[in-house]
Amino acid sequence: MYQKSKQVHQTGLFAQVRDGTQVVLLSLHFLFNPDMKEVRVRFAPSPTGPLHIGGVRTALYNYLFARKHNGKFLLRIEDTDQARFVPGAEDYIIESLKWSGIHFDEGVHIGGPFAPYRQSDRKEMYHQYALQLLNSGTAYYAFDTPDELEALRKDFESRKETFQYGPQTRMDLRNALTLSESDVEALLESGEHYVIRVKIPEHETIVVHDLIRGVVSVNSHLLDDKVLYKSDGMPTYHLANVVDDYLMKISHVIRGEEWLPSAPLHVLLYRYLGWEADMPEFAHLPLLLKPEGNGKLSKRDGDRLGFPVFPLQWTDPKTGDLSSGYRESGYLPEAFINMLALLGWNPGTEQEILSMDELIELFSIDRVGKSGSKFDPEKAKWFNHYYLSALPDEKIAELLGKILKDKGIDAEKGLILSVCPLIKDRANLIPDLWEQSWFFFTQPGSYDEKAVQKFWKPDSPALLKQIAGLLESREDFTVDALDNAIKGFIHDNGLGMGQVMNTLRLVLVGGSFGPGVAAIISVLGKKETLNRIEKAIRNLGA
RNA sequence: GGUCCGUUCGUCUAACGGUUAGGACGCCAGGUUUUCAUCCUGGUAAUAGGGGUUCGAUUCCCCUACGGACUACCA
Repeated sequence: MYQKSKQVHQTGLFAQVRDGTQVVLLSLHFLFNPDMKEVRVRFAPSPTGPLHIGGVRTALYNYLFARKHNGKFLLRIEDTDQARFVPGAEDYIIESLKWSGIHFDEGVHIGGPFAPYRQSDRKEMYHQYALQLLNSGTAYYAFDTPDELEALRKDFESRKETFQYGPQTRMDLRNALTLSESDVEALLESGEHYVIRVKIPEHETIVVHDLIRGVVSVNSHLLDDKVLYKSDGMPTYHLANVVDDYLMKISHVIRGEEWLPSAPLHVLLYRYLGWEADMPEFAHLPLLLKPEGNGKLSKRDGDRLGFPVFPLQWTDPKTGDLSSGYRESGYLPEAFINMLALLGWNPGTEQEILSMDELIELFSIDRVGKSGSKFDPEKAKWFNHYYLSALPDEKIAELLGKILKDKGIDAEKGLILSVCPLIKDRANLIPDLWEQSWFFFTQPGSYDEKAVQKFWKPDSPALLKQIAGLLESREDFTVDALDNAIKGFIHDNGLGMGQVMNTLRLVLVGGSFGPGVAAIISVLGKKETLNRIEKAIRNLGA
């Protein structure tokens, strides 16, 4: 019955798109549908550590979707697990997204009409909904201790079975379903630890509509009686998530695929709470996978494979371990975002370079792929190279200027600016700017052995003296003029182009690398060039 | 193990029943060049396997294989 198409998802219409005409009609319906809810989406990380790039991508897709539909995007912190709380993680998440250019309309850091946006600050709100479920008989108290359950699991495992707290087992356990009413009351009053579990129906097909995967249905007897309310007085993710999404009027839940298996439970909770009519639409994003081997991308992959998995550098507060970040490694946020956006989504054209504005304009959930993407560090570098070389010289100068400052080098702005056009095509990451230009700011301390062997000949000093004389008498130090002068000299004296240029290059930069010789001389200027020639003759000798 | 989700060049992906299966990264070759890069041109390389449905399947269905996620009083 159900036809997977964007129009169906967005309008709730059941229709089959067969030709262009119908697509247009449906689109018009979409535009003028008065029942269309305001788009409100959220990014809801838990502060258990640094956000990795998969998380950033989830936030990005939410952001793009919100902007595209003139909706709202909010940041909610899901910190219902006190044991896993990591100090600094929340700030890290906020700073990471800010650096990435992903901005919120509401959230824990900026407030908003549905504040508070941190679940630990909303603790009291969840209890009443747990009670509501209790009263309607769709949830029940359970008194089994963690140890008892652990023992049961082990026991089942030894028989090669899996223990599930659910329809098959709950009547054998210590809960409000098996205990008498007075016993339950007594236990509650005695302060006995308890949890509240959802009472999963025995045989019911639960259907989840997913914007990316279509219809996903599962039989409820495979679900278990998940804990909704923990003995520490905190809700679990499942309850808190559903309650908050409802209260915050979330229209679309766009989250990682790891949530797909529990989506039926969430649908059930919306139903039991009487909110099914306002249930958000779901879109479960495919995961980001390791570049090599199998499995989803994890923290350790980055350092093992030599690329960052985090947007920003992170120091573990407990172990002191440092994990590298895209920002500190020298990526531009625009390149980082462009690269991430294309991991699991594409605009349907062959355009690959996309600004945030273009991404917003072009983004659409139904162009999100179904399968996981292996992350490719090489392509990330390529994106950065592209963005770096497209930057105006003034921007490059700012980046290089900062590096110089950090190194304690006090260079004139004019010098920095004249270096930029020579190096920006040669860098992949920001630190490469220095690798490609250091010799403009400091004299080579040594000469590359291979280059010396190849280009330093007995007659080199004499040759260089001649060139020095030539330069000494010149006023015009523009690149073209220098180029003509040197080439003329080579030609007039019947010399080899490579031999002369490379020798010159050797004495100027200390090896076989760098931009054109004339360009180097032009930037260094007469005094410094002559100085380096003299120094080389002195050091390398005859 | 069970459940769910997935499977097009090495990688990211396009092709919504009819294409010489397209693009990008990488790699290789050639060109430009005074070096190293950049850049330009070209090349390499894919529909997991098997059954259906159909005049025709990358595309729809089934099975197998493989991969992934989930299976906590974690999110």
